[in-house]
Amino acid sequence: MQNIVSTLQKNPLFGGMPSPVLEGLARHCRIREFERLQDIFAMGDPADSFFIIADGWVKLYRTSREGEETIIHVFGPGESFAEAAVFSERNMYPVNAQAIEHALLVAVPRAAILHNIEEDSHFALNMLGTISARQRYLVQQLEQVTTRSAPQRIGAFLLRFCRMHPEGENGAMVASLPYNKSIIAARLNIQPETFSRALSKLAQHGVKTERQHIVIEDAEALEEFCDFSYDDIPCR
Amino acid sequence: MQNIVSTLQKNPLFGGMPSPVLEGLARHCRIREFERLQDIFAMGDPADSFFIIADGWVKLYRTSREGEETIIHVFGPGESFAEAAVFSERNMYPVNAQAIEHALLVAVPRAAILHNIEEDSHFALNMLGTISARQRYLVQQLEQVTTRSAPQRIGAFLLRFCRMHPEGENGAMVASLPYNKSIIAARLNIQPETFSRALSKLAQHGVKTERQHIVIEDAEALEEFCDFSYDDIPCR
DNA sequence: TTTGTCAATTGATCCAAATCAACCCGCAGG
DNA sequence: CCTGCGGGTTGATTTGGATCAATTGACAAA
Repeated sequence: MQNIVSTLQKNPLFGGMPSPVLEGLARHCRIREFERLQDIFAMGDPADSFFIIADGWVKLYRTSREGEETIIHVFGPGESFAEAAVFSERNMYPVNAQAIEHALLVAVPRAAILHNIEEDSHFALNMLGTISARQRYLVQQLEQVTTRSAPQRIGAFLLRFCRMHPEGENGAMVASLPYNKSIIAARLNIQPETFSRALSKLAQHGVKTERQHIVIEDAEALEEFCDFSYDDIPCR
Repeated sequence: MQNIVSTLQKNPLFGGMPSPVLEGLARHCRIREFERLQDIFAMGDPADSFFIIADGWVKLYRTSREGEETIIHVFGPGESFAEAAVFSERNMYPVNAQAIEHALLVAVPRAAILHNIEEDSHFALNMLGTISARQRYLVQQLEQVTTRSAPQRIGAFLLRFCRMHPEGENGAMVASLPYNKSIIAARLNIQPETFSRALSKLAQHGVKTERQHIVIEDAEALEEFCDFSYDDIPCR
């Protein structure tokens, strides 16, 4: 129970809310646990909750008629997903969700949200802001998929990832990837083979990778190469 | 003034609102007129309003450092755009907007919206629903860009366009394009040359085009070819 | 240690679309 | 009438990334 409150608090949606409100909200939430590769929901399922990640990693994806999989996004600890589904008139999830590593989620039911929105307009504004941020992220993704090369997109991804999950010593940026490279590849709409080759190319731009560990020796140079702008916004 | 109210009414955001509320809102709106190719706002401009299109056509786009242009979306009569910008903490437009044909817009200032959200939770929900719908559209775009071929994407676009702007005689679907083909091409992230070639291919699937006029002889067959699903959602 | 499995790499080939280039057509202005 | 121009089409060539195929490496179970 206290866990739920602290998870909610870590999410920007509920960041500024007073404790009593959060506790009220938490009473309506459920904790749900998923194994690696376990489905969380499927496209078309009735959507009565959205989720906040207490721990673990989750992918949203779609499959085309021929069975090809497009990864929309990968979410990590502290992030929320599928809020949008809760507000659609259709009340269905428009994508699939699966745990890519063992995951601990807090499910926030629609009813609780609706109640809060009615009570507190500040809450509604927060919600709108968060969803808008995600929308900007999607717009940017769309732009990058078409205008940037594979190595550039990977570079931009690594820069963003290092910013969000820093393991900074000093000077060089360092991070370790919590999931498979093939997941990253899919998330960037790149084939694993191309991904591998692109990584080697990036070595010339000061990106060293060893197993799960990545080191960016010269962030400036990489930003230059990737056409990475500071207003490239992480999703949240 | 009465014009503003009727424009607001045509937009799903304000569809169900009682007249007095709409009139109150309208008092804070301004009508703005733009010539063909005139800029509406640029990326980074302070965002204090979003827009509803009374008449005309508008494109949202981004430019990369090298000057390449990605069209995010093209909006037509009755549609609203840039709502999300109003809620970002940055208060800046994250994209550029330009009138691609003479356009008449209603500018809805942030303050008016905030006021309404505080007053009426139903309004907030509407807003959340609309933004969510647009988000689903973006997700779908992202999917299509990577998994579908150029002819398939064009076919899907035409089907959607005919649905939204029907000039239906009977049987065959008919529509006329209110703007350049190169705009459509850019919107689908396709080069004009490729677009042209793809259109000829579509002729084999029952799509005849002559100048600005398009005729879809067999919608079913085209849907099949495009992998077009009924829940492919127009943006609104 | 051996074996099986899965992720990652490397090589060879193929293809859709981009690019470069030329040309056509409808149309407005002189 | 010619001229210029922008939008559109068609042709030839290039290319980035996908695809197919084989190999390596890491790790866990037997």
